[in-house]
Amino acid sequence: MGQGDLKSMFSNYLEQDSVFDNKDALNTQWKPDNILHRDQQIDDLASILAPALKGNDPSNVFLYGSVGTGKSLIVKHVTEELKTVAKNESKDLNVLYINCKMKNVADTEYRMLGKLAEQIGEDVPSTGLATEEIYNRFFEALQDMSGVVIIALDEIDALVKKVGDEFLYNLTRMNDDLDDTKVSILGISNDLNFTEYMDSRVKSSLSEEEIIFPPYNAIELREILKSRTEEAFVEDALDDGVISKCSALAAHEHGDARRALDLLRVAGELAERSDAELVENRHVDMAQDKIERDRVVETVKEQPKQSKIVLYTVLQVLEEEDSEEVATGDVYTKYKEICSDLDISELTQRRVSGLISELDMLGVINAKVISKGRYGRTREISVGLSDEIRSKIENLVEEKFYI
DNA sequence: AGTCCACAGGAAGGGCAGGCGA
DNA sequence: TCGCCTGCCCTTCCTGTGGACT
Repeated sequence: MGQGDLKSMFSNYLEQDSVFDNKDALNTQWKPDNILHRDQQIDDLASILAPALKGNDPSNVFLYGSVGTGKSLIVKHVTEELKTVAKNESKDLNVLYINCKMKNVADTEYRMLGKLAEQIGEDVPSTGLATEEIYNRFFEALQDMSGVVIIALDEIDALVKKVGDEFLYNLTRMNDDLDDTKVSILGISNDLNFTEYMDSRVKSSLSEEEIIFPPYNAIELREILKSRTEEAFVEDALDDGVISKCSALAAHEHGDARRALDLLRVAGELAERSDAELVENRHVDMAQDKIERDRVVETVKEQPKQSKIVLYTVLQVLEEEDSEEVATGDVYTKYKEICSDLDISELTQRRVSGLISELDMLGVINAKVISKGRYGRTREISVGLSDEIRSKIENLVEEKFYI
């Protein structure tokens, strides 16, 4: 592209009529004025937390619901309102919010406690101290405060599955040792059966109250999208049926409102990029593809090098044998070959098996444990990715390792 | 009914990088 | 500087198992 072209591209971009009015309204972080179809949950949570305004510690609460059912949104909404009222009444009220799934931020006990301590003004080094020490510092910082502290732990199921539930026990016990501060825990979980993983002591003290967030159905999703659309798009930017299509697709994915909003946003972006004046159904289809593609490619990019090589090996074996699925053993044989070709140190079968299982959990490949009787038990590994994604992944790995 | 394959996957722990506090 | 910490990736050793085969 010549430099003149670049200039005209930019000015074209500026002159171009956008289908968007305020794109932020389609962002999951964006807080609408009116939250639809969650009145019950808002009321429940508000009445559970209300005692905080009188300086009493609210019951611990547990919020359940799959992704995109509005849990985080409502926690933020209710606690913000609560803080505003508390401030007007000059009551001491603090809310700490942590997402336990954020990689390298709060995905271990140490990091989570560190993040919590940081939110109440205690500086904690990112590593180096004993977990016990971080706990003490956090405790002392709490001790120095007064009033009620609500600790919201988002995606708490992920952390408990990883490090166990001991830290929750410690957190729930803190109230016994604190003088002026009252702590209340608000757990948010994507996994409805999550309590089964927990010790019964923790279970009973933590889920004094429970609020369930059912998935949105297609009709509810449509209304949610409609109200956001009014804010996000210019008038008449959407073709008939676009909203219904997004809602239907997302309703299929466990009533995930986040997915619905993403679909609509990406469809809008694609329409805009192709100079279309109208967002049409075909843009939604394209958006669906693009979201999946981006997710997989991004996930793969983040993987450590050995994991990438294993994935690459799986793709190679499938291609060579021209079959739909492979067994772990075949992958491992080929893997060793590739490693020696590339002069990369090879891992044990145990580890490769573990990496395959991780890739499965990330949704990059499908691995099903099957028994072939006399011929042993193994995983049947298949890849349900389009050719486009496959070649993208292959390029990614080949570039990196000069294959 | 028993055997045995080809792994799955749990448990424990090693080695290293990055970092702290004294 | 030293001793100690966590987190990550990995190995070693191990027990478990569905079902075709004998």
